[in-house]
Amino acid sequence: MPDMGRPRQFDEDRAVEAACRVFWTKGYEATSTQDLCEATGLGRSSIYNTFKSKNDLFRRALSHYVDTMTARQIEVLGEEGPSALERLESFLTVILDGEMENRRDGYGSGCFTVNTITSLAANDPHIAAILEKDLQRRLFSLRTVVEQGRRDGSVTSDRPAEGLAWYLTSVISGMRVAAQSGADRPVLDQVARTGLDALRAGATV
Amino acid sequence: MPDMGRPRQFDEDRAVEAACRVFWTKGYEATSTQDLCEATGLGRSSIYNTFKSKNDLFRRALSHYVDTMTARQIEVLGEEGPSALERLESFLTVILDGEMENRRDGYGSGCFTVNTITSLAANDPHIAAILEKDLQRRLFSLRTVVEQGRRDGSVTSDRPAEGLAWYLTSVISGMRVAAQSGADRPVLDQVARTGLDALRAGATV
DNA sequence: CGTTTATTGGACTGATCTGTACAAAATTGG
DNA sequence: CCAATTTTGTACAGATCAGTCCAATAAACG
Repeated sequence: MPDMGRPRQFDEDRAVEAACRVFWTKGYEATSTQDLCEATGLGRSSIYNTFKSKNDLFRRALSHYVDTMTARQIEVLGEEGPSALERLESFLTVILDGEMENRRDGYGSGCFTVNTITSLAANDPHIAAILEKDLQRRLFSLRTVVEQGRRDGSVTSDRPAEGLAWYLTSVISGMRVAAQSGADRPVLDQVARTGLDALRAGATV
Repeated sequence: MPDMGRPRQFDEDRAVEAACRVFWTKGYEATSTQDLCEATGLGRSSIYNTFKSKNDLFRRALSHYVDTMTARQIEVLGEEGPSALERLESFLTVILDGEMENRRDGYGSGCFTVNTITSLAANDPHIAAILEKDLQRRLFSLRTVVEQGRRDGSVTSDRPAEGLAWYLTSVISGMRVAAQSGADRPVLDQVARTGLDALRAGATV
């Protein structure tokens, strides 16, 4: 007999999204259960009844973030028509657009993924696992595009595709850190374009 | 009449160093005053007598970190003999050596600077100021080396030196994030070498 | 040696933290 | 309408938080 008892007065996914925003801007430690209640509009009981703990809700929020963000970003890598390098350019543009949009409303909280890597990943295996899975997904997409670029001639660097994929993820993380350090859009565009130069360069060392 | 009253039983600089280690590995929010007492060996009174607050001690610790680390790293950029690009290569090697050494003892806490940028800089102007000053110092050194490389022929990219300096700081931050994501030394070496490829590439976009 | 000045340890404060207990409320199935 | 079942609001619990107070201690100066 399902559908028994008092029904929920809130949408679980919307609660996760609201929690995500708070964790994103304030960080895990600095976010109190009180903050989560206010952001989601739920009472303590509802939060602890729906999610086991603050840590559990954080994992839900982080998973939501990486899934939606990564999907949105790597989507452009699979487009038909442009060369692999052009798709990588679009990819970086999508990321920077998101970064600036995020900066516009509410002042920059940076990238939730990077923030979490640098503050929690070392001490929380569950969280590390979420991030690791997302990283592999991103690396796979990037490695695939690099290999395609090698075939269509837009990527001329002769470094291993795996290394170039790691390089690209590093450049992206680095741009996000630079963005939080105050780098404005023109600077970030320069960084992105310079980053792609390496894919056209011949490796000499 | 100076030198009055009971003398200190500890070295202030050593206390700052010990506090730095704790803040570095645990993060600001997760570090309690109790942790600081245990790490420094001081009592609460001594800490609050010497440093105004937890936040103040953190700023001292962060300043200590950026001063020593940045000095050590940019030192190699001023060496005589090798080309600018070779000095940049040494620079990246120094950074990666530090990263791996840090990983060996105590398990990787990443880079204290990057950790702080991604967790505190947006909400604490004092801390942001410390990081901003260090960033300018690094950017200046890198821009100088890039300009030297342009003259000695080791840097052939025709992108603006300022943009290349930002690019290099971004690559470094990105490598540190990658390191915390589990990238091992060979991968990080690949990223570093690929990063330098961009300085030899001609800009086409 | 006594006064002065500074440090030190430990107890203490009030606030805040995550998580729980429990009864009232709301809905379904019979 | 009456159980059964789930959610919800509120009060509460125990721990921990940053920071303060104060008496004991230890040195320098006269």
